[in-house]
Amino acid sequence: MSVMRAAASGLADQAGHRPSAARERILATASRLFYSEGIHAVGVDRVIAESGVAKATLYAHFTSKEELVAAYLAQASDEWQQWMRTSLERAALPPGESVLAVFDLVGERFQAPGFRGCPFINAAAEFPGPGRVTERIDAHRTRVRDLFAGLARSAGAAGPESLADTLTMLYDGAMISAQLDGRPAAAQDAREVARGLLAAA
Amino acid sequence: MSVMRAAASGLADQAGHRPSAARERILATASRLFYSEGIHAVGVDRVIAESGVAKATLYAHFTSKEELVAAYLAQASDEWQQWMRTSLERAALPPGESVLAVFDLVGERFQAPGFRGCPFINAAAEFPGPGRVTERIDAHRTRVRDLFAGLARSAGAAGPESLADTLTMLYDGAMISAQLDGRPAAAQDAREVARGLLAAA
DNA sequence: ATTATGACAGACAGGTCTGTCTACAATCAA
DNA sequence: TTGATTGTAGACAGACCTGTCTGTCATAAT
Repeated sequence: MSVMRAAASGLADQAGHRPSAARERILATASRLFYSEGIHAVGVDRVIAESGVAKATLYAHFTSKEELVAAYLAQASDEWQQWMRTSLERAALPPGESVLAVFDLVGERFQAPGFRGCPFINAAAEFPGPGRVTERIDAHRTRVRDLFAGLARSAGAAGPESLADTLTMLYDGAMISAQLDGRPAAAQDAREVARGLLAAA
Repeated sequence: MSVMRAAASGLADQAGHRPSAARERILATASRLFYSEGIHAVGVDRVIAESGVAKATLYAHFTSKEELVAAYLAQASDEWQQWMRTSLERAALPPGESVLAVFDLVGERFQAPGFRGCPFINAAAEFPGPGRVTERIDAHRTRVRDLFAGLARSAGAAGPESLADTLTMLYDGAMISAQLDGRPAAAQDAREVARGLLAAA
């Protein structure tokens, strides 16, 4: 059975889906559209059309639109974590500097064309209730906070847990300012405030 | 003509609409639904039904749904400004304390039942492009920033303009944390950071 | 008394939404 | 060859979307 082969050879992704060109095209198209135009504003017909896939194929891979949205967020979170970790590792900075480097890294993204804020904050605005989407948002929030907590701990800061909350808050605030005010420099502002907090801790 | 009378007697609102029970019911219902469930998730039929109004009446007062959304945001911004100003005036604090009081005030809102973040941040997530909605968002952002800039200037802080940007960023970050992490204490965290910034300036 | 206004109820059009279904083609393994 | 898998194409259902329209009624100014 090919599923077993795929799993045995490590080709399945973490959710157990084996790689499929159609699935990846759907997810890539959905990610682009959901992020740039909003989720409720984009119908599945649009995703179908722009990914060149049959409707039945989409519903074979994702049981509902909400599931597709959850997959979009899961992928975005994975990519964020991958990018953050490898970037920080490659820089090989002392722990205190790594905290600040996070703000430099997101600052670059603020200037990228098509930047429209945080996918998770945006999704939260559209999906109030509990559900798959909210689960993915919560999971990502935990990842961000854990990243800061780990870096703060490595830096030997006093009260790394509470500091992580504050750093996450700065991170969010910078994102909002970059998105709503078109002010990518918010990343540097946040970085400066973070520097002060680290020095005090 | 009654419109002239209404205008002459000062009964017209700032957009030139004269007070109308139906209009107010529509706007109140739309505000409640848009804020709590998201904008694209609520159709005009729903607003009609729950405000007990005829569809023709809604479209007599608002040319389109987008216009209704813009009116919702305009009203939310007006109420925010009114509430902020009167609260700060009533407290009659020294300027430096007033800046911090802003965070105390929003902190109270974070705990209010039904709190679901900032209406403007949420709306921005759903309305990417330029348009009436984005205009109202920008206008409100300016109000928030101007409030901080004015208070910072009164407090005699160095670089009140740049400080206003940073304070707005903290304000946004606290709102996001309260909404997404269910952490109303973010207001106090932001307040503490703001206190440090003011002391340094 | 007449006219104007505002609001009511609700049908209607034309489109889009999500999700299901049937039928057919291509690939590949047994 | 045969059968399983995966994908494509597109019709279809039923609900909901925004926005328009007709017609009725109550109120109130002229």
